[in-house]
Amino acid sequence: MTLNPTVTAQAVQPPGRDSQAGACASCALRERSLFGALAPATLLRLHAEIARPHLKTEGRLYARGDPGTAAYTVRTGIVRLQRLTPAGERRIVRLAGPGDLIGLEALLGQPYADEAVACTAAQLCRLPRQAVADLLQLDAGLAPELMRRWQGALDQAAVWSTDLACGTARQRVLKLLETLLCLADGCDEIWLPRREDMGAMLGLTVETASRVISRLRREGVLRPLPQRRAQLDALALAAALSAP
Amino acid sequence: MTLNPTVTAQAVQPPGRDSQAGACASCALRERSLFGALAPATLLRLHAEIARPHLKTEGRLYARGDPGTAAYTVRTGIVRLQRLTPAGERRIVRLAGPGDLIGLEALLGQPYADEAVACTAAQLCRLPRQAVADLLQLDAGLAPELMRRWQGALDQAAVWSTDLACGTARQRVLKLLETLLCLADGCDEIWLPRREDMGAMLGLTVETASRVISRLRREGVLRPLPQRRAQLDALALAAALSAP
DNA sequence: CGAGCCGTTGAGGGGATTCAAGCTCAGTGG
DNA sequence: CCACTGAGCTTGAATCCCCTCAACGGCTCG
Repeated sequence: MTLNPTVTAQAVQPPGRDSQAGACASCALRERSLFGALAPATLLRLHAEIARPHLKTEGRLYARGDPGTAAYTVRTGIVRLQRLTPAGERRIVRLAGPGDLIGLEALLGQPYADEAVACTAAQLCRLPRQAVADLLQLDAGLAPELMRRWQGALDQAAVWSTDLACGTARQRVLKLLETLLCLADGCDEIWLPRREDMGAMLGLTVETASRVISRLRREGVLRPLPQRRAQLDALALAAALSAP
Repeated sequence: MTLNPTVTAQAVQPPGRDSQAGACASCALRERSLFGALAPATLLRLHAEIARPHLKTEGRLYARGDPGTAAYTVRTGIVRLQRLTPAGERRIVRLAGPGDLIGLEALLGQPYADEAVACTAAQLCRLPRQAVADLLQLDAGLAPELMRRWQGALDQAAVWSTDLACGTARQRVLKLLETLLCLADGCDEIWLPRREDMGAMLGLTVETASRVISRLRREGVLRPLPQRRAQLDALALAAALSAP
């Protein structure tokens, strides 16, 4: 089974106008970003090397096994990391939202461990391996920050397996909605995955995911909107989560 | 629910005779260990600071939330990392065997994210946060090696969730046995977890784990031995894994 | 010897899967 | 314009796997 076969080529674009316009120093994400702690001078130097590719919905950033040339910071949108189970089924291992760093293994010269695909339209920062290696020499503060990112991903993986892989289908879907609400900063409108994607995240079948979502819709927890979006009733969600 | 409530105090022992006798340079694990790439001189310096605590079966190394004072290398035995699900159930997130590094978050000054408990008797190397920090200044080769460890743990977490969290109870148990066979280097004798631990690893109940193991015993895949050990028929295991 | 833990096995019920059919909706081309 | 198509979502019915509840035996240990 091949996944998103032909999108890779157009996915990564050369740095455009906007990458010149806004420096990393003024990036809205700077506080949450990898380089938030760097000195302004090094930031400027870095900025020249950073491309800011865009991804369309379902566009693939890289495939598992691709030579790892760069890590990426997600600036906007949601990117999923997925791989195949031994049985040949797709399994989504992680969701990355704004501020998250993906493809860290590339910084070690390793091939990508997962396939990265955009769930929504997404804007990224591309951090070439060599540029990061150079920065590591210049600024001693970067290495610990990088390690913190690794630890964060590790911790998120543990939470994923304790929260989203346990309990009934209803509980898992509710937990997922909670997660998606965190990824959609601000309002109560979230990205609502395709049922098949929900299944791949939660270890459920398409039909089960559909049944649960339909029931939540009837209960008023959820209101599907066009374009794979949905409006969440945060209170009803919390109530459903606390109820057995 | 409290887990292994009172074992912590005796778990970590001061460096004993054997920590003086064998230097890190002659450690059997050196190739696989964190410091394998270090220069002999730095190794000597490091060695003075490293304690080598022992853990008895079911002895706790640290609890979730404890201030992270040191990371640990597992020299012998198997250590499990577990945490509680939101529903209050225990979930085993990872197994660490010889050569594995656990408690990495301590190196960042963070509290431990999981509870670490010995599945079998275990020997460890204790790597104090400060000692590692000092070494990071001295040897530039250590930082990437450390990052590789983080990446390895992350990758293992992904494999765990794709391999051990999918499929029928039988398939999951078989995958677990395969994993345990890798952790028991050499012979065909493995550590066979308590049924409740199997459940906590695979997301199954005690009874289901027991039923599956009993059937595998009747089929000749497995032969339980005293002291929570078992003899595996590697061929039969492989056959059972490849069969649907 | 009783208490407690662990493993095993059985019976019953429930939740998820499987198989199947029908639905909406967007895109296509006659 | 509209049938045609295919992808995705929904729903139903039957099945199956796992969970729950329960009972029992082996074993260690106080």
